[in-house]
Amino acid sequence: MAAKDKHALWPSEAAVSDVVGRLIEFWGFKRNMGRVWAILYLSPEPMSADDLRQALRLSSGAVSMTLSELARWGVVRKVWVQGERRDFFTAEVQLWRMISRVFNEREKAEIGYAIEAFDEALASLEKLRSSPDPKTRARAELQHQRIKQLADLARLGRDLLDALVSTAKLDAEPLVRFLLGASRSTTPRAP
Amino acid sequence: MAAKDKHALWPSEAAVSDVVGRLIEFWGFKRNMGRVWAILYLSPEPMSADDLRQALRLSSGAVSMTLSELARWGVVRKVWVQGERRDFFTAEVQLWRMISRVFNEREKAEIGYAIEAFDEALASLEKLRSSPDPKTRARAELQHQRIKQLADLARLGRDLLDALVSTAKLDAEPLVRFLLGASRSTTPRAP
DNA sequence: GATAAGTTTCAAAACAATTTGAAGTATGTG
DNA sequence: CACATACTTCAAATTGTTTTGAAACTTATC
Repeated sequence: MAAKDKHALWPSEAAVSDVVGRLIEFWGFKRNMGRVWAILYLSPEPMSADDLRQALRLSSGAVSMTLSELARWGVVRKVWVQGERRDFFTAEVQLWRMISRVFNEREKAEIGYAIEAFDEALASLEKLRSSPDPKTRARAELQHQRIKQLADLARLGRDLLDALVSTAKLDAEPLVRFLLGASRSTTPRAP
Repeated sequence: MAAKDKHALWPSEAAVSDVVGRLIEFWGFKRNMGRVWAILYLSPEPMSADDLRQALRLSSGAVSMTLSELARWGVVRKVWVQGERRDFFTAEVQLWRMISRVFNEREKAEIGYAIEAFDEALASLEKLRSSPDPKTRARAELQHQRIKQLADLARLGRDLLDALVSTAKLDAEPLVRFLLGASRSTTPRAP
């Protein structure tokens, strides 16, 4: 007979879960992941699957799947609540930790795969660079040069992610702010 | 009677267009945009819509739509070819220019919208922060604090994008490399 | 170990995005 | 101007993704 807290969402909760949902979807995750995370993030106490189901009007299946996906990303945690039988959940509140985890697992994998592919493409061009046919040779030369650009860019991206991630373990904000300061002296900007 | 160049794609072309397609899709665009751009990027001469249709086995409609979308993003350009009736296309080859354009138009819009929404949510909490009910007050306080975090993060992201974009007009690589150098001295990394 | 509360799974349904191809439009050519 | 070529549009079809809800499963409790 616990308080069957109908508690309609506050405007702030509705708005934030909506916006985070969109942002996260834009980012390549499912919208519900963002919505669920946001609700947990704004909740003073841990919430049960059923609380979430009511708050967001999702099916129980959807809640279950969303929560386990969020758990796999380490952005939501199961917590033990005193004398309660069902599971309760809380959101990771260290924003940078979350972000760096995603960067590290998802973006880096994607980039890594691309780098490999570019390198293989470069290798496959090697033979053609000394083709007898001058047309072929020229084409191979151009492609080599361009693919190299792509590969270099990909590596640059990887290094940037690495730098963020390795800092963000605690909190990257100071680093980023510092970088921005540094960049300003390199390239002046409008106010 | 122009050379009806059947020209099957080279392995390098196939591989790169595939990988760029995936990357771009991951990034939130349509896969074909990446594939088409990549083919153009690797082509020594401008290509016609029909060349692309053959190279990638797309329908004429798909090619047309993809090209116009790419053109809207400014990453593909129509070029005038001497004595040819149909349109020819080339890829933007300045990678940083492309990227900064996308950052500037797409990511910044998205972030801007989120920032607005967070700020509105904060405003809507103001009344509740002085509610007579202590429970309500505490909840409002917590949410205020958390949403502030989100808003700050969003602003940080926006500033970072700004810095990149305003530099990248020419070529951001030096800036990024510089930043990486700077970060290394702030936070030592494994080799 | 029977029951009940809670959770997970998964096939089917709903929904969303992309692609096709044929009809329509525009433009240059004889 | 009539024709042919190139390009665009768009409704329908295809393909892909997300959500549902009911059945299967787990686990705590009596």
